[in-house]
Amino acid sequence: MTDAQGQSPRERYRAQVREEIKRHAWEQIAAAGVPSLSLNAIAKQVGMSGPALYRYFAGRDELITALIRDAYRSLADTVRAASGSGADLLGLARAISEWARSDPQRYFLIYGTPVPGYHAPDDTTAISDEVMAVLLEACGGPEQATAPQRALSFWTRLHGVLSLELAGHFTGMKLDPDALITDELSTLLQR
Amino acid sequence: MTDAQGQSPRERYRAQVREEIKRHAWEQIAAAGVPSLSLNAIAKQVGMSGPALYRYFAGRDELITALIRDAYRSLADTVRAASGSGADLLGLARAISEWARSDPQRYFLIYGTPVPGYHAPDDTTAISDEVMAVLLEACGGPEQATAPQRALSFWTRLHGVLSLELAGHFTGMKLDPDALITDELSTLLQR
DNA sequence: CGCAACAGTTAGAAGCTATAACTTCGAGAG
DNA sequence: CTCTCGAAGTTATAGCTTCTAACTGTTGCG
Repeated sequence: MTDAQGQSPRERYRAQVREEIKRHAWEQIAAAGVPSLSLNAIAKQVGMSGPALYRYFAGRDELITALIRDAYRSLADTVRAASGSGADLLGLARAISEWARSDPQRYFLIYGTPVPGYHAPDDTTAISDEVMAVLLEACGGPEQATAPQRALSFWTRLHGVLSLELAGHFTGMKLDPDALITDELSTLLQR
Repeated sequence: MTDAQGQSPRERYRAQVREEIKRHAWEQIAAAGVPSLSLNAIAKQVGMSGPALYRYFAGRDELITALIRDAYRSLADTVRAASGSGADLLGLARAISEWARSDPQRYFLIYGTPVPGYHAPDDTTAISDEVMAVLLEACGGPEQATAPQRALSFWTRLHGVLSLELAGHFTGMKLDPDALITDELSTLLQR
């Protein structure tokens, strides 16, 4: 998942424990959302007691920030992989949808309710730009003047459907989310 | 804000205190989001100490549920008022946008990150249906066969732009959100 | 008027984040 | 190979949080 170059045994072990902590954190978030993520519970799960966890993350906020970073990274990799295998805009939409549906809380960690005070680190916004670059490329590349508008529209429309679906606002409406997405993007797809 | 019919003095006082509690709760939410909403802090602000607040709300969850209900009610009133003064779809979009921007956290309390376990009470979903009914009406009324699709598209596209804007995902892109909304809805407006 | 219901109090349990002080262990320098 | 220093873990504790229990005072209705 992370870089595993030449490291001292200590650094190696440290990276492993950090990954294990994040793994359990994701499980908790998927189960009950970010608010109920408990450092104490995680520590117990990895077999250490309480404050030991602070050797690996400075606090709750830093752990969550690391998770946000990983989420962005995962999304960027997914989008890049889809683009790499020759997917068009609809293919990208399907890839993103699948990624979001596989772990809704991970999607909402990026695109959900913002915390008023919080400001994402620069590197995460850089990864976000990476995603936008792929979208721009899929919209006809830089030579097409309307590409930015189309990419932006793609982004907002996909997010509109996806976030409402994942939040459960369509339950009881008996409609096919995938069909809704292709429908919403249909005007973008005919270039 | 709430019904103030013939009530006993006790009920009257009780309703006043409940409203004051909710007022302070909204202030806290607007300032730092739902996660940092503290019953203790609210109790101190209204001048009572701690557990007294449980006379008015069974717990944190019930208070938040009451806030969600009020948020839905406020949105429905806003939409209904706009519709009542002869606003078209674009007018409705502007009214909703203004409502959302006036208190982003209130918007996200309805349309933001869902809590995995939580299920909204039936009456809140009823208010949500009320909003959808107004949207349906504005989309040409029940006689128009495409009205449901158009209303759904209106909803998802507006939410797509609005939620990303309010979450700050457009910062540094120097684009006009209002123009973006009218642009996204342009295909819906020509009927 | 009397009394029951209600509003408020303090005390305390259980949980959380986070810090401080301490012990134990292991890896690299000499 | 040994010594030593730093990293990793521990317990104790402070200060929050939600929420329950038990108790006191007040108020308004029959």
